[in-house]
Amino acid sequence: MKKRITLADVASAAGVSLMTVSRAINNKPGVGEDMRLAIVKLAEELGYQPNQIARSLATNFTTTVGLVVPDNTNPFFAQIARGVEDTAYKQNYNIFLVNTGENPAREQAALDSLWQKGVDGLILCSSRLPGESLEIEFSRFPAVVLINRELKDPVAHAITINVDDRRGAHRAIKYFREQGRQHIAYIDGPATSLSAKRRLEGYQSALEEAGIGFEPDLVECCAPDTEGGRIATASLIARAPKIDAIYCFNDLVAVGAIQMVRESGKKVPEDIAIIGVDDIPLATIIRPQITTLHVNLRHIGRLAMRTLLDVIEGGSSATAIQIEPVLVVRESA
Amino acid sequence: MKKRITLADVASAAGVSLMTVSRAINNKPGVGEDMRLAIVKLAEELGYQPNQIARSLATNFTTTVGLVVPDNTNPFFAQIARGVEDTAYKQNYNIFLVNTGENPAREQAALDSLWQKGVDGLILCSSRLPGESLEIEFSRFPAVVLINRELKDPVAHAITINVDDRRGAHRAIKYFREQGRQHIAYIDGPATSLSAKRRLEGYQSALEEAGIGFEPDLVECCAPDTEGGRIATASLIARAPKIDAIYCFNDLVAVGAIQMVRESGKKVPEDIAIIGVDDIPLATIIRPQITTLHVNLRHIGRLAMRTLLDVIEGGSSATAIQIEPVLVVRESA
DNA sequence: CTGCCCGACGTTAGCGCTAACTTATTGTAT
DNA sequence: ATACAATAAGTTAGCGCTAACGTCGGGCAG
Repeated sequence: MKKRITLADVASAAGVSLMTVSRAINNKPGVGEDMRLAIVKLAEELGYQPNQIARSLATNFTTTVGLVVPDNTNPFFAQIARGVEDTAYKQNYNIFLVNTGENPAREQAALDSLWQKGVDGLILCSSRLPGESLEIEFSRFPAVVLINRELKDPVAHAITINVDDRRGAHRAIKYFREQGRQHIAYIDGPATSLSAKRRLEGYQSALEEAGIGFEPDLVECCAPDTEGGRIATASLIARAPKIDAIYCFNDLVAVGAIQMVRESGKKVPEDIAIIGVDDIPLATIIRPQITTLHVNLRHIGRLAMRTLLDVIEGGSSATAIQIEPVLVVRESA
Repeated sequence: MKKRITLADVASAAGVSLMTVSRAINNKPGVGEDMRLAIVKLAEELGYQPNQIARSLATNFTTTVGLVVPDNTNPFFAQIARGVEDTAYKQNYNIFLVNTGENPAREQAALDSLWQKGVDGLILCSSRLPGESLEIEFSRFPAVVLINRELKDPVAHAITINVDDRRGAHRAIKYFREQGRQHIAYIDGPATSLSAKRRLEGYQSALEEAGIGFEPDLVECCAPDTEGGRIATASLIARAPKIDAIYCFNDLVAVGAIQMVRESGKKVPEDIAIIGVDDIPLATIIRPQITTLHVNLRHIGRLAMRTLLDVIEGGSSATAIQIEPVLVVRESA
C-alpha cells in the first residue's frame, strides 16, 4: 500500500504554504492565477488526492448520502437506486446503500450508522418506521427525501415523493369503461401495503364516478406474486362468473391472472381484459403482452437525488411530489 | 438540526477525562468495570453517537467498503450486492455502491472517489479496467475482491471470485448426452463477454470429451436477451435442422429459443431440449419451466464480503475462488 | 508623498477522536 | 516496611484539512 500524499507534501514541493495549495485545489479566491495553475499541475504530477475524511471533519460536509431501501434486489428499488446513483455521481456524491429487509430495528440501526458517518442527506424508501421515529430522524439529518410514504404535516427539509396510485387505478378503470367493460374486478395486494390501500381507493372512486356501484365481491386480496394472482383469479371467477375485466395489484399478479383465466377456458382480452402495474420486463415477454401502468422509477431516483441536493443547499423547493403513472396499452386489455 | 454530542460533552458530564470515556465506549482496557458501565449508561442517556469521521481520521479505518458494479439494476449484481450488504451490516460496515455503466472512465473515477473516502476495501464486479490499471488499484487499496474477472498472476491482498462457467457448460452438455441428444447447439452471448468465452470453452471440451466433434455451424452468437435468442434459434434451425438440444447463454435467451422452437412447429423438450443459465425468476414462471444452471449469487456476495474482511484483518486465505453452478432440472430439458 | 484598500499569501487554531506516553493508586511479594 | 508490578486514570500530540484572521506590498486617489 503506497503512502498517501498530503497537502503538506504538495506544499513543500511547491515551496508555498499549506493554505495556498488548499485554495488552489479548491478553486477558492486568494491565489494568483499562474500560481494556481502551477500548483494544480504539480499536485497532479505527485498524484495528490484529497483526503475526504479530513476535509469532512473540517467542513462538516461529506458529499455522501444514505439510501435506505427494504431490498435492493427488488427491481422497484433497484431502478430507483440506479437513478439516485446516476445523479449522485454527476455531482461527485457517493451513496451508502443500506437494506432493511422490512425490519424496523435494522432500519433504525442503519439510520444510526449513517448518522455516525455524517451523511449530508438521506433518501428513505418505503420506511416501516412509526411516524414519531421519523420525526426524530428529520430533526437530526440535514435533509431527507421520503419515497413511497406520506406525511401528515409538512416538515422542514423533508420532502416526500409518491407514486399517485389512486390516479393510476382511476386511469385503468376508466380505460376498462371506455372499452365497454361492465364487471370490473380488482385483485389487491397485502392489506398492510400503503400502495394497496391507495389503489383500492382509486378503484372505488373510479367505479362510483362511472355510476357503477362498488361491489366488495369483486375485490380479492392476495400475495403480490404469480401464484397469488392465480389463486385470487380462481376464486373471483368462481364467485362472480360475469366479470369481464381485472385490475391487478402488479404485473406478477397479472401473469397469474392471465394463466388462470385461460385455464378456465376464457380468452384474454376478449372475455376478460387484464391490466397490471409496474411494467416489469416480463410484461413484454409473455403473450399476451401485459397492458400495465408504467412509472419511470429511474427518473424518480434521479428526481429524489436532485431534490435532496436542493434541500442540502438550502433551496428547499416543493414539499410533496406526486408522480403520475402512465397507462401502456399492449395486448391484455 | 440538533447539536451533536461529543466525547467531551460526555466526559464533562461524567466528570472524567476524554480518554476514559473513549476507552469505556470502545471496550478497551484501562477503565474500571463499574466506571465503564456508568459511562456507557450516561452516554446512552445523553444520546451520544460517536463521530465516525473523527474516528476514521485518527485510526485510518472507516468500517466502510466500496462495491463497484456495472449496473445495480441487473439482477445478477443486485443479488450480489444484497449478499455483500447483508454481511457488511452484521459486521457494522457500510457499503458505498457505485455503478460504472460499463464505462471504464466512470469506473476509474469511482475508484478515485472511493479511495479519497478512505474505504477499507473494495469489491469490484466485472471490471472493465485494463490489467495494468487494476494493478495500480491493488497497490493503493488495502484489500480488493474481484468478482467475475481473472488475474494472470496472484496478487497480495487481492482475491478473485469467479463462477466456473467452463464446468457449468460441461455439466449441461453432459446432461444432454446422458439423455441421448446427438446434435447439441450453443447460443453464445456477446463475443466481448468473459463468461461467454468460458462457456464456449466448456461446451467445446465437453463435446470433445464425449467423442463428438465440435461443429462451428452449431454455434451462434447473439444479444443476451429474449429477442437475441429468437433470432439465433431461427438461424440455427434453418442451418442445421437436425439439432435436438440447445445450450443457451442465459435464461432470457432460452425463453427466446423456446418461443422460436415452438413457432417452427417443434416441441420442447421432446424435439429440442433447452438449458439456460442464471435461474432467473422467470425460469419458473413460463411454461415449460426452464432447466438451468443455478448459482447462489447472494451467497457469492456474502462470501466476497467475508473474504474481504479476512484480507483487511490480515488473514488472507485463498487467492482465487471458483463457484460451481448447479444444474436445476425442470421441464425444458 | 501619504494614507488606504485590496489581492496574494502565511499563520494559527481547531474539527472529534485515538495512540502513546505520563502519573496516581492499589495490591503483593520480600 | 520497601520495592515493584499492575491497574486506572489523565495529558499530550496529531490524523489532514479548512475557517478565520494576520501580514505584506503595490496601486491609486488626494
